[in-house]
Amino acid sequence: MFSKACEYGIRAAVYIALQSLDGRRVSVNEIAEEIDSPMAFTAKILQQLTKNNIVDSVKGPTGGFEIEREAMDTVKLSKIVKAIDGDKIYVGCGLGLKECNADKPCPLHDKFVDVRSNLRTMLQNTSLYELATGLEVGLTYLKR
Amino acid sequence: MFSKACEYGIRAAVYIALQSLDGRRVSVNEIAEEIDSPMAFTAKILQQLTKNNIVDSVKGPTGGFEIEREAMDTVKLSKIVKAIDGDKIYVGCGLGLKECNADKPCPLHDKFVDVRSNLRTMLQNTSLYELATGLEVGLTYLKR
DNA sequence: TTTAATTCGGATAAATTTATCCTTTATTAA
DNA sequence: TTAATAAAGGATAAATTTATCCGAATTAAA
Repeated sequence: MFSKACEYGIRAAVYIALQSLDGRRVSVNEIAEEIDSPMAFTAKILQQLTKNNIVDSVKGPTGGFEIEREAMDTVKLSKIVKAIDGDKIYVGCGLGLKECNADKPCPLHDKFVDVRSNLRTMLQNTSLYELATGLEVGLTYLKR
Repeated sequence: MFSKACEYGIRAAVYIALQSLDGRRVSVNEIAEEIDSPMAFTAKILQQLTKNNIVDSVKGPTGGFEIEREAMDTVKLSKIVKAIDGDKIYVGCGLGLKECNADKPCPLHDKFVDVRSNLRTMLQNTSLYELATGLEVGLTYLKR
């Protein structure tokens, strides 16, 4: 469904949000450890998230990643997925056809549109805050 | 969503079904041309479909691929997807966690279960016959 | 002002997926 | 029985994704 990079990206963002709720800024090192992801690769993905203004980064000692409380509400999963995997999950044809649309639909088009709009709606309506607070309260888990 | 291999596999199966409705057996060559896919790669995928009893193959002159009328009903998309991509699309965690389940859910678990069961239901309820007849009647298209 | 901690950015490597090529096997028809 | 046709199977190559490494830039604190 999502690429590995995107999975790590979402997990990282959620973890950063969780820690930011406590006013803690976190390093790549800590993030990778806590979300159980490869460190250097995670660093690359965090660069993308930073460039896309999904998280904030600060260099130097005491530096690291954080997310402002407000951004936790405005940043939806859709933004993260788009930043990392692009929009193919929203736009493309389920069977990989270039010229598939309502006018000239592939055999799966209509059924696929349903499933995908379901997914899109879910991603567009799910904020980082929502995910982070689930973790905070102990309802959900991130590691392994 | 699906791998390229799986996209080609579905398209190939639908095309074979369509031609089998006319009593025509088709070669890899024709299939690849008609569904606009790389020939040799498509041949590999057809081997998988054959091994999984999704299509029938016949060697030698006048040989090729075909699907029995009955199989067009019993073969659902889910079977093709499972044969090529495995069951990760049904089973795995959206965030790639190994130990994610209802007991110890990842932050996205519940929302993801919804989307995915939607997809699973769709794949389990969609037969090759349904897809092939859409094409036959000119409601849908397969190429490009 | 130096040192150390941290992100950033480029280069490269490993793994996986996608794709091609070629030989073998089966089978039909001449 | 032979020649031709088509799938099967193995080896390999190309492309993409995943992952690592290392030096540069930034910055806080000693």
